[in-house]
Amino acid sequence: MDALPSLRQRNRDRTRDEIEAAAFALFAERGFEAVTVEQIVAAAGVSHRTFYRYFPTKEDVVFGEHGEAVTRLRAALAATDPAEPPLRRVRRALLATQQPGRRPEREVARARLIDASPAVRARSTQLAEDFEALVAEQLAPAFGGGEGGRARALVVAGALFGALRGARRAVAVTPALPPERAVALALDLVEHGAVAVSEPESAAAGDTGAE
Amino acid sequence: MDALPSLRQRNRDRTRDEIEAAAFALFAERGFEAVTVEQIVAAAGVSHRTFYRYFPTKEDVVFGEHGEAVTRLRAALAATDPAEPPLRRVRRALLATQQPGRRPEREVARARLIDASPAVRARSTQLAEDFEALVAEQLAPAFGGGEGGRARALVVAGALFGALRGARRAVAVTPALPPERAVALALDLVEHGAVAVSEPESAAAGDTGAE
DNA sequence: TGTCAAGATTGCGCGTCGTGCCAGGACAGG
DNA sequence: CCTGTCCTGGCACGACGCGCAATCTTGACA
Repeated sequence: MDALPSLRQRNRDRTRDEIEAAAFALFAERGFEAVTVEQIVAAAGVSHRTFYRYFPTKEDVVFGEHGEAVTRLRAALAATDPAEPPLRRVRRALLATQQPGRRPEREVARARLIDASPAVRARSTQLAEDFEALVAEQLAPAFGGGEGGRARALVVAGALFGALRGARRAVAVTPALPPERAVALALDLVEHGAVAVSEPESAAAGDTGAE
Repeated sequence: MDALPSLRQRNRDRTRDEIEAAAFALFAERGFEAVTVEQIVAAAGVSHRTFYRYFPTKEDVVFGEHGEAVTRLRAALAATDPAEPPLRRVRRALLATQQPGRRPEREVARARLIDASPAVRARSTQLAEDFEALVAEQLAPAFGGGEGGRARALVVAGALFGALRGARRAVAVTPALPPERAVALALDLVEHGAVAVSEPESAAAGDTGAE
């Protein structure tokens, strides 16, 4: 599939990565808002115009290939067992896609940037709308289909990603909280309601243990 | 309290309202993105610079006095009965604050703009972070307090406002769905989990069967 | 009523983001 | 080697948002 990266493609990938690397380095030392696109391209050795050919906005350089991520989630959803309850399928697909992350240092830097910059955060939720739409589409038939099912699916998908945003925030504020625990909390909440997370360990522990 | 509007203040209010009115009119006929600040201020008869003294960004003209809204929610939360379950108190406070709306025509226009423009939507969720923080603060002790309670409260608050965003979207897509019904759906979901909204009318009865 | 400080409006200029356009250089295939 | 295609670079432009200083309006006090 990716057997022949075709020099041209390799150059593209290299340029893109150089821009990203330069940007992350600058963001790390000065913060997102204090870095201009001009400075990024100077550090990366490309032109102002080239930057925008690879990234639609300055914020987008923080998030890797978004289109690819959407495709991965779609594939992961399609690969789940139709016999399982729908929310469980969504949970599995989410865990499967966000799992690997081939560039751990950028992952944590990304989380830090999202937490620190409102603009980056705004773009993050904007991009998340695509995931939300995918999940809602997947969930609609499970809630009876038709207009009503679609409406309920939209609400559930919104709650799910809202809970995940809250979980990210919780991790940022609570160093002792492991990210997987926070994500599990968010998923449990949407499945079983606030009561499921109101008790510290009992119910939630059994639930996540089965996973 | 507001007995003496003090001519100066009245002038301020009038100017502000003229800008808002001009903006909403232009947005209605051309859409948010196609209208420039320059055109708004020309229609309102004020200068470019004055606009930004009233509204931090172009998006903010869509949302009335945000600071006031935050204050209202804070007051509404404080006014709820401490004996009631915490999420019920939050529900009451939310319903109480978003209820009146002294400018119905702008309310529906606002909803339309949020639905149509990604930038406005992004600003909307950005402003909602303030409400979210308020709710999380209120909820934290109910989830055990301390770091753990605060973390769980953040997740629940995130889910709540995510569900409300989903509800707004559902209303936009489903003309037959009354807004109050959608909001109730969102609140029920966060309280009782997805099972609570999986069946059209019945309350949360059997939890494993439907899933 | 006259004067004066505080507040409001305005114009000017600037930095930054993001885009359209077009010329020039690198790559793929004959 | 030649030719079409892709990529890059440079230029100019519109729009957003802010800092600053000058001007005008309001309110308070003598």
